[in-house]
Amino acid sequence: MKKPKQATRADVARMAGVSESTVSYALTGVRPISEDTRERIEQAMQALGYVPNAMAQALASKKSGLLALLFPVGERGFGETDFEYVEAATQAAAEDGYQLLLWPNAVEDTASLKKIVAQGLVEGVLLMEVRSQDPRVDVLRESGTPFCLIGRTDDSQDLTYVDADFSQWGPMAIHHLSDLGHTNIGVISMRDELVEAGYGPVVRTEKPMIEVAQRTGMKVTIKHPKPTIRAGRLAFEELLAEQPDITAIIGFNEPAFIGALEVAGARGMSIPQDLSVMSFGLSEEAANMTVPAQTTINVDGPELGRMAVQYLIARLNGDKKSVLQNLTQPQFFDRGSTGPAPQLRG
Amino acid sequence: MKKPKQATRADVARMAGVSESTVSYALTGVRPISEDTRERIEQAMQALGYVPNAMAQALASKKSGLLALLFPVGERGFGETDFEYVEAATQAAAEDGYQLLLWPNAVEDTASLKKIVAQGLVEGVLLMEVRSQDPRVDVLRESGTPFCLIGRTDDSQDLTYVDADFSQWGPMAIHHLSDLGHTNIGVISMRDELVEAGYGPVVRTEKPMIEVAQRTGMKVTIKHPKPTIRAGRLAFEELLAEQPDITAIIGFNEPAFIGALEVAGARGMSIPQDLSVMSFGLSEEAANMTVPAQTTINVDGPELGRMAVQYLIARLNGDKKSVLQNLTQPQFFDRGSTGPAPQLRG
DNA sequence: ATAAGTAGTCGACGCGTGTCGATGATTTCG
DNA sequence: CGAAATCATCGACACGCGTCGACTACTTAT
Repeated sequence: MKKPKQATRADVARMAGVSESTVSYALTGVRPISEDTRERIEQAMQALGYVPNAMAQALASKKSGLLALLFPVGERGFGETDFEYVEAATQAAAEDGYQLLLWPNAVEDTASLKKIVAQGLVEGVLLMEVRSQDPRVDVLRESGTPFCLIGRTDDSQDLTYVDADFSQWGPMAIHHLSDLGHTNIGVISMRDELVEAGYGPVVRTEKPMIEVAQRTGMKVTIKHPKPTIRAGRLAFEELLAEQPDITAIIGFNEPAFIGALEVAGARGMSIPQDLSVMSFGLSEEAANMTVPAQTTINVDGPELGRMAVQYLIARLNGDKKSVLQNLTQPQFFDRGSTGPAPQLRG
Repeated sequence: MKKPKQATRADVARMAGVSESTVSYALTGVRPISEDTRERIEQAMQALGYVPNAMAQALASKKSGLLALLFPVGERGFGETDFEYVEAATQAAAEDGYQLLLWPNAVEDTASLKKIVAQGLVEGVLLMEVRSQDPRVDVLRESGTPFCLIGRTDDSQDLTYVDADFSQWGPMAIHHLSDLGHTNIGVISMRDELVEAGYGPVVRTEKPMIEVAQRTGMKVTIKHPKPTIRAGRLAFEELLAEQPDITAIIGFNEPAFIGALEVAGARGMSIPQDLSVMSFGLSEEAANMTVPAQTTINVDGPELGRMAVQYLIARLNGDKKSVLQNLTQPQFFDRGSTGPAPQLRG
């Protein structure tokens, strides 16, 4: 209804009896202003409810205070974990005076991406769900737009990125289970196709896990079922057939792992007495949803999001030289779904 | 590194041999342009990779193409369901040429809200997690900024909003269970404080549920435990003590309901043979996480998000007259966790 | 005492658009 | 056939702010 015309710099200047530029300098502090006039200006601003117009500021200064968060659409959909760091990123940005712009975009749609950066609306870009070979990276590179990856490409030595340090997950899990006396464990990992496609999280997790297992004389059998409950059941049954002495399993494939747990339940295996159970990358919410709650190894989502924003802002502020890359440490939550290996009990 | 200076309208005009305004009109179509010159202009734009500068456009036209999504911080945290409609809203906005700006904000922080709208960056605002008495609504009203609520205030006859039609949830559930022969059911609902505070989703769900139950001669006992597993256990145990003949329970409090299910499991009650189980407002992901998967009644999140954006954009386009309000229909997913009441089985 | 700053202020211009009024060149209509 | 409307285009200005150069009144160094 009402449109209380927003006061402008000119209004403030008039009321304070100074020139417009003086108002600007009072606001930015770029040039000194006498205590006297500064006070008059501030009173005027107060009285008029003056707030600088964001768009005019952006146009004149070339700084919009906006960051684009490119998130994939049509892919595997946003998980809870994903949103966890989006929320943290938003807040981190807000603390530095930036706002996050959600931009849904297919990875292949480089045309829209070009348009986005050409528009000059956003100062920098955050990229989610980065692929080993990501066409968006090239576009951003050419355009000269500062950006930060959440994830990594194969060739990212000179890029700014944050990623989970998957290389620690496997060893961490192995050591935990090893300490409990387990020597033969199974893994319900992600589907085959992802492994073959070189999907970072799987590859970077499994390789060090296998190496550590060998060094510690542990038997590890990995299955790669599709992400369905049904596939998970079959996978676990196969696992039990191949390795009847398995005393612990690790999940890295939510739906499939649920199937595995169902089978365990059906066979009367109680957790953690007969079978130790833990998962990779399961959110707290999801981990508490299963009965019993699951011990997990996770990325610290909020930390990841925060870092990504901070790195990007550092780039915006002209930090062109230093390498900004971070692998965030895993979080280990013991929720009691793992226990001593059966043969050691009693 | 490289800063391929973005071409401006002036560059295009020069290359095409026309005036700047002609370029503008060729772009907007506000005034007629001859086929001949239009072609020259388009070639020039193509050659220069011209894209209009978003900030300059915004300044001149007073239309930024940006919508703010205010989401609460420090409250009960973003659930998965919440994000479901954020994603849908983002896409719906993108389809109409708008972008969504994530703005974290405490409900009480009206000062920042005032600043946000005064800045003139965003054309409209979406409000999440609306309270019965929401101070933000007053701020937006006074400022004259178009906005749309996701949820409702007590006094929202003349407001633009979308909300889940909670009034249907209870009756829907009652009928479903009634058809299966249940006559005595329990509900693990949200915590007491929320009920007392008049939190919409609880109040609007419970009242019609109770009414329908009375009409159909059904016994319904509602508990309001805190959102913890422990509280949920106690609540269900109380429920069983008070009403030993309960044959079905409904959950509307995720953590607590997990506790209830644990108790059921511990007592050897199998689902759905001994006990029928279903939940309100549980996401598909969460519903499939429990064993067995749960039958649910939900809001259609994506639909909700889409509607909210569409309503807001309708307001922006000058639709001041019509009432834009929508209660989105619930979705019923039968995942087999409910079955015939025990006494009726053969 | 004179040169060389420094604090404090003003006016003018630029950022890249949208848009209004004016001007010829055509076309339409009575 | 002259008046009125339409087409196609140009120039000028506004949007609200950042910032540079210039100018005055002092202060400090030499």
